[in-house]
Amino acid sequence: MTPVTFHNTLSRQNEAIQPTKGNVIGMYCCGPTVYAQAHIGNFRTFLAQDVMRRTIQTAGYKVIHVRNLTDVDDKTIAKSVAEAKPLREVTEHWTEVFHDDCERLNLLKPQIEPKATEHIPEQTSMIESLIEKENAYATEDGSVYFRVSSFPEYGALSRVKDRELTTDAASDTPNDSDEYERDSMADFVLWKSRKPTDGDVYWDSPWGQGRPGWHLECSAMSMKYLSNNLDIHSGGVDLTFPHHDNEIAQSECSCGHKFFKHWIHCAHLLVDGGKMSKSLNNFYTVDDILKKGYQPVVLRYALTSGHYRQTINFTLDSLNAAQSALTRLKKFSDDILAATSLKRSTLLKSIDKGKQTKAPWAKFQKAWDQLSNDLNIAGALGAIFTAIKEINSTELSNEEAAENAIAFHKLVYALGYDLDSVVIEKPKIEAPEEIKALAQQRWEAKQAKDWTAADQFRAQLQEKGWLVKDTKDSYEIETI
RNA sequence: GGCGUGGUAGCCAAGUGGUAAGGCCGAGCUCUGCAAAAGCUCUAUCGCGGGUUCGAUUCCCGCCCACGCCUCCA
Repeated sequence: MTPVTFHNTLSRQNEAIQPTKGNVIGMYCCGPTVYAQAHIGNFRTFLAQDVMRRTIQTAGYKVIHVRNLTDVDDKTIAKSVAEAKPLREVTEHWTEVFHDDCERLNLLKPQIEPKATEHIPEQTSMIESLIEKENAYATEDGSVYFRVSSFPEYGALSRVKDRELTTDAASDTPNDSDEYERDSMADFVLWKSRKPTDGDVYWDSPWGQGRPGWHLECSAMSMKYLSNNLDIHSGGVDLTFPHHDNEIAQSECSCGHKFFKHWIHCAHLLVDGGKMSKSLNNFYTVDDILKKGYQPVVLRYALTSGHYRQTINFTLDSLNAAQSALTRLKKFSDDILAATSLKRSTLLKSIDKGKQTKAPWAKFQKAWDQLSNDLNIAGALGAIFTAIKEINSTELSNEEAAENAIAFHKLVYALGYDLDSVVIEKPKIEAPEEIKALAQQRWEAKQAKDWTAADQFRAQLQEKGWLVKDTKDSYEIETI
């Protein structure tokens, strides 16, 4: 096992991960709310978490990856009401869509993917223990709130102190005052009493019918599945406050000990320099990008090539850059594998099974150092391309070639780039008869070594938007 | 107002107290009749003004600009 460090939002410092138990790292990721297709900003975070997991595994640890599905909340309920469909039908549909997107982007499946609606007892019992310890209180309408003042360390993660004094922004909004009978503005809801707008979505509880508050599910489910491995908890920056601070408060109060050690937050994705929004027409789903003709692996590259703690500015241009860069990686992979007796798929499989963790990094040492140091993907890619150039201009022994091939593919695995799916050729488009005829005439002129005529035909084709590429003993035509 | 991030070549983007990785694009070269592909080579003094220092893009102060969270948004 080699050290892997990540920035910890709690300490604001880079810290090496340290398994609580054995060589297993527990990793909890806040997952999607399944009420619509996730956008590429959501996937930016899930991809960063995926590379994180792959990197930890590549270093030699086992990872238990838990990522929840929020299948009950205001948005999911609103959607089911709007479509007059049962909540479950709505959430199952969008869960499927989410899984399809994950697969296309080559995300490893979490071993556990718990749903909020399937963990109601865990959540209510956590609330009961909080009430018992006087960290929470029920209101007359049957809701339950967490008493923030009962947890002095509240806000340690976001470092937002005295939230009550800074709720100007919040108090500007009506804030659904019927619902808020809390003692303090800072208190947050653990259990929401049933309201007419909830339709038939409710569960019975000691406080009457209702449903759990959003922050609670992650606490209950992470404690259930990772109680012995409270190592890493991560999500998008926007979750730092209040979601994660709330999770810490309710979890530590209920279980009486520290919650997760390492908190990792991924910065947002910007599109064309600003926030994604439907009105600006820069709101993309994975489908939207693929429909433009890009391979999923290209999207993956574009969404992961910047540092995860840095906002990425996504542009269609960045996809073109990604396509070219991936082509070079694939070319190198093909070349170096050809120089060995290794096959890409079997090699990647053995890496996935952890069989290559001790293999030397050879020329890719620096790339690994970058990747394992707070997941500096941009730095790692730089080092990879530098190493490639170096290897290309050196005579390697068979042994060295094999070593470097393995090292390179360990990085490819960690980054999750499916090089097999990188399409180097432009998609073939059937040419109109007129074009085919011109191309054929050019070919004949070329065969007759009538270069002048051949060039004229080439020029004509070019004017019409077609390019002729000569191959060994034939030719191809494609659009420019 | 509070908490926080960033301003590095045409675009994207690492990084360091000692004169700046890498990718894309572009240009040149090699190879091909031409073209394409591929390979090689080339392209910045790091937002502005001060300060500390033998020396700062990197540390400190001020300013300008952009952006995020503080609303059940990844």
